[in-house]
Amino acid sequence: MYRSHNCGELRISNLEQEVSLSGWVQKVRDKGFFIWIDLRDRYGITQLILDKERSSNEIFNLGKTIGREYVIHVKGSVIERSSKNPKIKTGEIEVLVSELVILNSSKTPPFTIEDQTDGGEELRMKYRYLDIRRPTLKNNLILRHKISQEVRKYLSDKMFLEIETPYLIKSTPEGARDFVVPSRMNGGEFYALPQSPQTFKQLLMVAGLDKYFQIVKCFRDEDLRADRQPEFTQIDCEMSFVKQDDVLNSFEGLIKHLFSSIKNINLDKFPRMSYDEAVKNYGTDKPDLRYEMKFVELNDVTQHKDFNIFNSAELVVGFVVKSGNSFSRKDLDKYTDWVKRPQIGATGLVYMRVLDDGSYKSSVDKFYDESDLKQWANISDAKAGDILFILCGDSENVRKQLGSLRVHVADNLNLKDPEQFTPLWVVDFPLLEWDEESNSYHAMHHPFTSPKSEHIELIDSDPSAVRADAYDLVLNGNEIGGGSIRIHDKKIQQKMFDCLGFSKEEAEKQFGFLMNAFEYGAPPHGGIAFGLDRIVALMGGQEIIRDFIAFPKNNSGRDIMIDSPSTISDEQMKELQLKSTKK
RNA sequence: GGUCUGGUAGUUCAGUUGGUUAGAAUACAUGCCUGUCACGCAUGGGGUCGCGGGUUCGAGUCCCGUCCAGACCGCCA
Repeated sequence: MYRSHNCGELRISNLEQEVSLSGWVQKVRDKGFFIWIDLRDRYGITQLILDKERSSNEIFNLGKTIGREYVIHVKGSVIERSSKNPKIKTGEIEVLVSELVILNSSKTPPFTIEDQTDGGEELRMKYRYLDIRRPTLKNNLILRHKISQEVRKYLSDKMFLEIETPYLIKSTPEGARDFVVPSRMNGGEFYALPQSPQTFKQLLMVAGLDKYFQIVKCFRDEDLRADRQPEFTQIDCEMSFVKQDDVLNSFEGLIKHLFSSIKNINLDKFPRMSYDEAVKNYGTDKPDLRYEMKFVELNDVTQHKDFNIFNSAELVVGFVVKSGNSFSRKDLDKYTDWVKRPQIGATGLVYMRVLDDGSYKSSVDKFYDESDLKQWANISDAKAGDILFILCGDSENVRKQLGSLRVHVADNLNLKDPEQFTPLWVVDFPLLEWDEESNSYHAMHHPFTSPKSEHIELIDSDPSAVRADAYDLVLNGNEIGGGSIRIHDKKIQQKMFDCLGFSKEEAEKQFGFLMNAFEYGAPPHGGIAFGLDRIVALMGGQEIIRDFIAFPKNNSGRDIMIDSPSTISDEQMKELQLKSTKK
């Protein structure tokens, strides 16, 4: 028997018991007369003690040979510590070792296995199994487990069935790039890994299963970000006989349940905001509502004053930073440089300080007098001590730029409290968006999204005005879920494909199976998919999802622990009928 | 595809205007230590300054190229 207890279990109530423990050596403190060993496993740390008086020479000397991360097994008796450690749960007791077996030695690990590790990102990735021994990573994975369990519990109770869908499916041109898998049995042909189980869950609705969910891996061959991995996990859901409100209410319930059961936080009813409103007021379709800085449009009060930059701009827009007058000249220069970086692309930043005495000072005093600035202050509700930041340009770009600046300012001012959770439904997304490159319309969500019934006529006359029954759930400025009511009518689906520039033949070839299914009694249906990685990360107080995934990929899509992707042998290539591009 | 930042001891980092033998902390090793728990004290070993080229009397430091890592833009239906 390797252990009678785990390393987080023993208490003062276990005094004088003979126990056996196994685990990893966190630390050896050799005091000469005493040797203390912190023994660690998933459950905690228990202090072992050897000393010259009570331990045999043999065991004492063996104890001296033990290093960090050795795996050992001990037997001994639980004794009370004469100096206790209130910081750990087992801190009142220690185990006086009577038997000691080294089950496995360990090289000295390349970084410390502690919360505040000295290891850098890359090193920790390479030795991921050591990184996961750290409490931080371990707890992240435990949190993920709990969330998954609660999702399953909640949705099962609501009659959702968890059903698996295939990973080897068909490549489609819409959307993200597919990861593809060559088929040996069908030479020259490829499977694609799913970007989402979208069509399958819709078919399950046609099949009459009514409510489906799946915690499922999805794959997208696009560049990575802190919150984006090439393979990621979705909580994928679909329901029949629902309208948008039904879906929103159902899954608001799920998210509330997660927060109450796991974090003991009771969230209020989630506010809803239209896409147009979000973009107009915050310059993004995923506004972070933990802080204000709502946009104010200033065209009416900035024109015809010889300031040609504003006069010639389609939109002059700004936001107020409370107490922003404390920004130094240097701070403002930094913000100006920041918005001028090519990633943002603004030409400059105009500001207006409201001084403590209520007077105004702006970077454009040459063109605007006190009464102009007073108007700006009135319209933007800037008070003494505040600062108003203003950008101008064409509407779409300038809103985006100002939206980025808003987030950047919030970052600098520490307005993003990771323990504050501000969810938001963004609704009424456009059905289509114009793509300059291909000179055609693209589905903003995906081509199965239902236009709002009152907008169906507009599809032919004014496609960009059509709004869809599509929605995102935004949490603290992160998109954590998105979905829509689907088209269940073959004619409308056909119309969508027409609009997206699919020929009848292409549509038939790509999605014929779905359209055929729609001819056999498809119920009205809709659903949503949540990014599990993002939800877990946010609930863990982070925005970087990597530390909430056991074995993630790095910035360039590589797993540096197993060193993938990698080349395959010529034999494999031949078998798959692939030609080598190696020189 | 692009922009920016970084790469120096096992690890995390410092390294001034280009100038003597490249430092600190930590980790590691050895010794001492009868209550440690970030133990303490002493001693010691440890470097292809990412790689290649260039400028120079002289390069960790400047220039060019390249590789790697991270953040971001494009991209992510």
